[in-house]
Amino acid sequence: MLTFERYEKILQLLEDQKVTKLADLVEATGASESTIRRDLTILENEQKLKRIHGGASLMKSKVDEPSMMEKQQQFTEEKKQMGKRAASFVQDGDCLYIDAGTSTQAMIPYIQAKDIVIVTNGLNIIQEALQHQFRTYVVGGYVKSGTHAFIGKGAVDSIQQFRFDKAFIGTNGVDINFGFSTPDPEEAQIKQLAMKQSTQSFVLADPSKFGDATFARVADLEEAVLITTEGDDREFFEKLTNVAKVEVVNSDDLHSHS
Amino acid sequence: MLTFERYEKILQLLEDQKVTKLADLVEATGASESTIRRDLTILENEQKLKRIHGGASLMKSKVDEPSMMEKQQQFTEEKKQMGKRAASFVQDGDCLYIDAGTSTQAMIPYIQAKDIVIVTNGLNIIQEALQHQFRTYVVGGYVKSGTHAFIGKGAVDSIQQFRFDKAFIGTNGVDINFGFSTPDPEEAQIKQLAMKQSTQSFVLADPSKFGDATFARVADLEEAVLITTEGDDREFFEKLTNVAKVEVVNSDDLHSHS
DNA sequence: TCAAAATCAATCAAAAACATTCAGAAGAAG
DNA sequence: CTTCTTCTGAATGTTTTTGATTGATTTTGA
Repeated sequence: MLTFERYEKILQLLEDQKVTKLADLVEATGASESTIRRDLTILENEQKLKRIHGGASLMKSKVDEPSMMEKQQQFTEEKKQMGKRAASFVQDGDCLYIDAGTSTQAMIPYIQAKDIVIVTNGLNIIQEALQHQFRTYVVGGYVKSGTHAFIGKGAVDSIQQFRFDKAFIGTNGVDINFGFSTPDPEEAQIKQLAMKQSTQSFVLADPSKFGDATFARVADLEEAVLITTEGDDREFFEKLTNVAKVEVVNSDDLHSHS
Repeated sequence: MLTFERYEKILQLLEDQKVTKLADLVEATGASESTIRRDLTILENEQKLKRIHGGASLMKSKVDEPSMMEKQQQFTEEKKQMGKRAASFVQDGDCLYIDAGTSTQAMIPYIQAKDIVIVTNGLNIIQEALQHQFRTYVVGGYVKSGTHAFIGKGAVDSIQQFRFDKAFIGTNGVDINFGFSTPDPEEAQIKQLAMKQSTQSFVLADPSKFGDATFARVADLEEAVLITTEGDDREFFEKLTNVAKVEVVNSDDLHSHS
């Protein structure tokens, strides 16, 4: 039986039963226990199923949310990998601030840690967090059209009520001198404050943002860990790694499956 | 039997019976007493149930709260008409509080007034308001799974920063003596506060809510204008109109389609 | 109020499930 | 045909889950 056929069979059995024991899968496919385990790990990484002790279950999102959200926005592979890396920093019991935006949204499905709390100012983050059944708090404020971020006095007041272990921030510009920046000063203010309230900060930015200095500065490069991918401009990237703490999603990760 | 399946079974038994003895769960699952105890502590941590001496009971809030998804379907004609009526009270320049829930959501497409501001604690309301390009503010707070309403201290703090011209509130129970009520005390608190901060209040409730007194009281019948449809129970309806200010969507409206 | 009965939390050893490693098999590339 | 890579299954030691036992706590009923 081909590897790919096995994947199909596993997923099909799951569709039918919602939960499946490892032993059942071994019997159904004729493969060994080790192989099935490997398959499950891979399929879980691709968000096709959720592993549970003793077997696997359908993704929660598929159980109670019929695929609407799913195709609403497909993340690029790049974003997924950045998200996965970001999620790997989350530990059990953490209180997280997750900034509005799609980059940050992409990390949520990959968060494995238990007992975490998410605070956010993003409509999309709320939805994603709900789908994955995280304990979620939202800051108040004006709902900005376009980005659907909550900003303004209400947001500021809310964030000041919290302290975070880790803040995950999106950005529009990464410049060696000007640091992280974003076009809207109001949004910049929120990001700044969230980082200030957080013990540790992470900025997610793909290489298309490199070298851009947009209107409102958010923070210096030293103030956060930058999660990104390598990109084309090796020269800029060199300079970057000298100044900022950079977490690179390397090409191996990028080209592995899916 | 898999751990996950056991959880499902426990929750399902609870759905059926509202309270369950430990011994029953042991028998139903075939697991040991210790294991069931452990399961219960875990499920309680996840807010799925409440432990009681000798067993477990449903969370109060879940007692009769239909999940968001079930309600989410297309608006009924009834709801649309109630929404249209509610919207007719909105005037140019109003500051509105619009409560979480589908009844209130249904009014948004019908709002004609210009320069209005919407404040809400409902995820669905934000989305609908954005679609119709209204100036929207959101209160902070804990995101309640199920209804997707924002509640708790954050929400209270936020609402206290505002004054509204009109508040539109949803409810689960309309009882002659007990007034308006809803199953979750935390949600009731928010509704109460919003009404207090508002010059005028409207409650939207279809006749299926008539005669129900759920766990937490929101307000007396006199404190708001009730927007509803006639329904079957003429007798109850008579009594209602004696006590409350009622706006009835009459049958003509109902049958003249949107 | 008190003591017996029931229920509970905490602990521990056995069992089940797990990740990891390694050597061999199957395929692909040269 | 050989070499290299990828995939597989068995063996290893580790982690998680489980059920029994203990003593503490709560409820019951007199």
